Amino acid sequence: MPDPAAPVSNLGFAILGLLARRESTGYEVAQRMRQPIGYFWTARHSQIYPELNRLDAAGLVEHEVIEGAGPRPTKRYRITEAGRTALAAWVVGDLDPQPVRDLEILRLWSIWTVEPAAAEDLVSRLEAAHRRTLDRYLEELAEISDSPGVRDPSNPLFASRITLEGGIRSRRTALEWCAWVRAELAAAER
Amino acid sequence: MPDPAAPVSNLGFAILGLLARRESTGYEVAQRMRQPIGYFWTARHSQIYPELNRLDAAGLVEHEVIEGAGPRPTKRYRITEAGRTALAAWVVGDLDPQPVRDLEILRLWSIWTVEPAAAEDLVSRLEAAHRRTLDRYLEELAEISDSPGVRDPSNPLFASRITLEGGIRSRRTALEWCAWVRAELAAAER
DNA sequence: AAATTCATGTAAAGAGTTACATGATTTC
DNA sequence: GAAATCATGTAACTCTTTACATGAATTT
Repeated sequence: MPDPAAPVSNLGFAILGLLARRESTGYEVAQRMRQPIGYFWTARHSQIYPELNRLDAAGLVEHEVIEGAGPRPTKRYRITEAGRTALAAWVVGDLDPQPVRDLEILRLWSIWTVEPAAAEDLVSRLEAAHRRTLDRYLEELAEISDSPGVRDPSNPLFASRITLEGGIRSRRTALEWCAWVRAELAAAER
Repeated sequence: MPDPAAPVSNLGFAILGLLARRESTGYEVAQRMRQPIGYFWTARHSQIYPELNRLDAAGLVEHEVIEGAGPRPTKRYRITEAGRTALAAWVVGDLDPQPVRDLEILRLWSIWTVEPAAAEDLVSRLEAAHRRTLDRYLEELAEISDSPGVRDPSNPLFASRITLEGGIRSRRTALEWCAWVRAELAAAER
């Protein structure tokens, strides 16, 4: 008995977005929650399996049992028409500004409590991590940018491209900012 | 009986960072968790009061009861030497790359499911919200940028300045990216 | 034969939000 | 006199992570 009145969580819409692109087993959803959707949303399998059951109960996804490994039956999930409708409505719905929750900046906000040399070292380490992430984004973008459809707004690859571009721009900005902070720290040393 | 072995949460370090700058009542900590620390970390009073009690039990803060309004005694909290040491150690400690959790980008990842016109409208709304946030950051930076100490890495205002600068750069990048996305959507319409 | 991957679940605990609760002081 | 602010707490719920649990199929 589907319950269309039950509210869908952000995680639910993340999963609907995945299944709208391609049907998957719960296990595959968990894998796909790393690349590329993991660049802006993550979830573990322990959160995904119950959420799939809720989406199923709400009639937003459906499943068929297929043969596969494991002690329990393997299920392949597919988004329903109701699921597509709910996803599209959520995408264009109201969204109030999200509070930022950034552990790196929280640390740097207390950087005045440590020696400038230790501070510079910290910023260098953050910088290196941002550079690695940027490289991954660039590779991912290169992989899709020649595919047909990347410039068609109704193609999922279009959305993959613009979100990756956003990640690339924000990491480049973070790198520039890190270099600037190091320079500010160094300027004060003399 | 302080328990220095108890691990301190991220919220705990956020509060220690606040109290390292200036002693405060729990109520004031809750107020200060909006501006400017609220730009990268937030918490409600219902989370702050219990955390202050934990920090107190761990010996990282201490309090004195003062006269004030309200049915319960008003407490003024101050960071201890142990608290300062713990904060500084946390600032320069290991930090693995933080997973991004961005609801806006999650939405845009499914933007291919809606009409381009609706997509453009969504991006315009996000853009306007980023612009408002940018303006707040710029005001906040202007307020502190003439203060003595903003260029001294051991002064809390130095940390306020570099974190605000980071917020400004990231919002400017977000605005440019929004304009770029709108152009990409418009280019496909013709 | 051992290790890894496929595959799905539950339990417990921590983090965070919303709602409930109380009452004094200050401002309009 | 009413409303807002000061001030501290608890309860219930949601979201997220970590850990426990099982076992077949595939790879080394």
